[in-house]
Amino acid sequence: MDLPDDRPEVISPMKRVEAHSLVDDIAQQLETAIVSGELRPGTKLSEQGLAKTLGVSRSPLREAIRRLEGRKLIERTPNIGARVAQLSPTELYDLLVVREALEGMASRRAAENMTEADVARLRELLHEHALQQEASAGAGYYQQGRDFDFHFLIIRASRNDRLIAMLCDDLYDLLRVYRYNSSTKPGRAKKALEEHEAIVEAIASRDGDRAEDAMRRHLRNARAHLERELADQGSVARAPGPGAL
Amino acid sequence: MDLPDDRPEVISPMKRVEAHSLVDDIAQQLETAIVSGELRPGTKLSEQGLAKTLGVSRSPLREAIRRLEGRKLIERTPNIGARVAQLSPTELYDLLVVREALEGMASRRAAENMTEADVARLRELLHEHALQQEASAGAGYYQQGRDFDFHFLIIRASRNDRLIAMLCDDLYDLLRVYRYNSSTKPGRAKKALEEHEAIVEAIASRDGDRAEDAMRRHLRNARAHLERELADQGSVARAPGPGAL
DNA sequence: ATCTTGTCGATTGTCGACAGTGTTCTATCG
DNA sequence: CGATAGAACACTGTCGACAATCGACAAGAT
Repeated sequence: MDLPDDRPEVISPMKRVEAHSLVDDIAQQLETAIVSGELRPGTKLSEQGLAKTLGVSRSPLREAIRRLEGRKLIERTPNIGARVAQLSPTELYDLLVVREALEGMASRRAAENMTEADVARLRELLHEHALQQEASAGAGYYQQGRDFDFHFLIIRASRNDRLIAMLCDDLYDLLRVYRYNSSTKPGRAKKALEEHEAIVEAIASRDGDRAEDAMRRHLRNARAHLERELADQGSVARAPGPGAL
Repeated sequence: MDLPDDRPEVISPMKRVEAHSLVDDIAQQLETAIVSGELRPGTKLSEQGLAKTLGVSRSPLREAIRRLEGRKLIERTPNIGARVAQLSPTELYDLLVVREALEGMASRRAAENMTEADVARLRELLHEHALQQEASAGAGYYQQGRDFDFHFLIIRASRNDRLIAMLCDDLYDLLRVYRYNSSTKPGRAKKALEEHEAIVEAIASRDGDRAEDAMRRHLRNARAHLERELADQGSVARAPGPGAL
């Protein structure tokens, strides 16, 4: 029995070419088109039109739409068509409540699991944010991508794949569709930065309870901020009333 | 196999039957087949076979599979086929962590929003559980459906549609696939009942903090119980299960 | 005897076409 | 002139067929 030691003629380290199905490609394209804003919420997705645009047949396109439908990124009404998911203010609020729950838990797990190197990276990010905010002082509108980086780093540190997928893949996609940002106004941005600091501190000291609490406080504040903005815009009041169920 | 007589123009008054598309039906059938155990985790879903069994063509079947794929109930590998989602012990644990976060939040919102009538119904359920447990004293294996009723009632009372959908439609489906029950052993059942009582009490007194805490404690205990069971079983040894199918 | 390689069968991926349904435009009637 | 009924159109829903790919088995070479 000779030792296998089989790396015989593999010169290049095995490019794992991941059997990309056409449906995967289409779904990916649709997803990026939606979250990038190219396809706005409520846009009707014509099968024929899209198929022609993407240069594919309707069958794989329909399957891609079905998958995104399962992820709640696309809504479909029989015999009418598919539309990009559109959230009412109430639905957005509900989604942010879910986010508070999930990301609070992620923050807790991150405090327990995050490597020192990642903690350092987190501090670095925080520092960059602070600098950026000083620079763009009043007009501060601090970059959406940066904020996402901060939250994503924490979420991934939770080491919980399901949690990561639900937040990074599904929930944040929906928030991106709405150009939602926790700190779009200068006053809020400053406060948000302080809250971020509190979160990092809690994580650095490996205090799960405090980390969850800080994150949830942060997200609650952001939500309240949004509510005020929506109220200012005089949009529809929540008013679900004790009717249902 | 011809379809059932398509009695063409029955003057049925306004069949506002939500335009059931064939894909919806198939997806529903697949879902129930999976959660009922008829299709065990890891089972390969042959398109031809299933299409012939259900009496439909492959196209709508494939679309239904895609939707369930988006919901993580089915996993698919290109050119190989679709399989019923299979959770490793780690993935099950991760899922239960997510459940703790979401259902804790649901419990909090329930404490804030639940009607008095529903609180009464909750107490009633609790009472039924207690009776049933006394009856089947030692052998207690208290019924999965009942336990679900309890949790579902609380979740729905959260008045958060997104939260409700995530828990009732998606997460609990996955747990059902694994015949997961928070209290499968007598000793645990008794303690679970006490924990349920604590939850109800917190909700009844409209204390959101305590309601969330009690629910999360309950779910953590259940999770720890499962961990011990898995550890006892050592290897995977997936017991034949309750003779499903 | 074992490993490689070519072929076969089966299954999945994709496509074009037809049928059913919703929408819209128009023509006619009140 | 406005409203309504009808028809034409466009779109989605479903199907069967063809192409591409994977797994298995068998034959040959080392």
